[in-house]
Amino acid sequence: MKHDTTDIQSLLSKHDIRPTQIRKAIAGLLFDGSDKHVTVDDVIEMARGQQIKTSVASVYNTLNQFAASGLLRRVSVEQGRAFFDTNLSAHHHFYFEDEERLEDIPVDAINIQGLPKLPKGRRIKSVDVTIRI
Amino acid sequence: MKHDTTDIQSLLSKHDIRPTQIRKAIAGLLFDGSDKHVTVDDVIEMARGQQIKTSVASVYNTLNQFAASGLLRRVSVEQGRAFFDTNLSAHHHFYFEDEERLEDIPVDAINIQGLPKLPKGRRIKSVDVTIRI
DNA sequence: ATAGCTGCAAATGCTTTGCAAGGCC
DNA sequence: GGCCTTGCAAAGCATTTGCAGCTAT
Repeated sequence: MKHDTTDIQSLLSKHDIRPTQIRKAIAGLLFDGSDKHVTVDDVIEMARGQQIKTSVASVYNTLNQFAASGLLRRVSVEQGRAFFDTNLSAHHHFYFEDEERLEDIPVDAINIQGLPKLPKGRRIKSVDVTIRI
Repeated sequence: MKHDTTDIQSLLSKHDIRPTQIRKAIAGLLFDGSDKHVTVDDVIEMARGQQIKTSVASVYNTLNQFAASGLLRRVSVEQGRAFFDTNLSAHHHFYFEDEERLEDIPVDAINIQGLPKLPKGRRIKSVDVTIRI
């Protein structure tokens, strides 16, 4: 599914994010219907390619807020740079170490059974499976 | 099992690591028989507590080499700092987000079935399951 | 109007590197 | 002796922060 300008606007509003120029522009780059795993540098490059003028700090601000609002998922596979995943449904990842690249694994491709019992008073925030290849 | 001084020395030799003072000292801190998840700062603090005089750079050098030689496993659960795991056998992790702390999950506590087929010409380097709580 | 956002530059935090002095075989 | 290691300080990255000016409602 592809988002048009109206969709982007309402997507942000729905998540209580003020639809400013930069946010709409970055959301437009990211939520085009295809699943992506982007770094901050990727977004800066994508923005440049589309003549979107912005700054490093604003890209960080925007991606961090999108992640905090549940519009993006932050993925930590290596120390150093962070990846942001536009696929919000449950799934897992291949990590291509030599290419420093992520690829989705459908959630039903792996069958996980019998999660261990949690420490007292804890609840699961996420279950991340990363297959390094 | 607890390593004595002789064990430490032969552990390093066995992995083709020259048993220098610093390396023996850090290995002694880490390989005492109990599984640990340490950051560089943890090791620096542990060393200070044992009157081991060293430097930040040497701790990095040492931990990096131990990891490269298969004496430690590097774990990436958050961008920024790296964790080094002394437990080399297959297992998974709880990550306590508020405490920034790892805890082992025995490998047989989780049953993973039906790994997806790999991209051509790839082999699995590791399967990491992290349960964030 | 005013609370919030943007972007620049400076600051931070973790990690690596350059290099002179010292240790290991 | 010669190569490797150590440790200091400086450099390197990714990310965050301070703040003055601008935007959205």
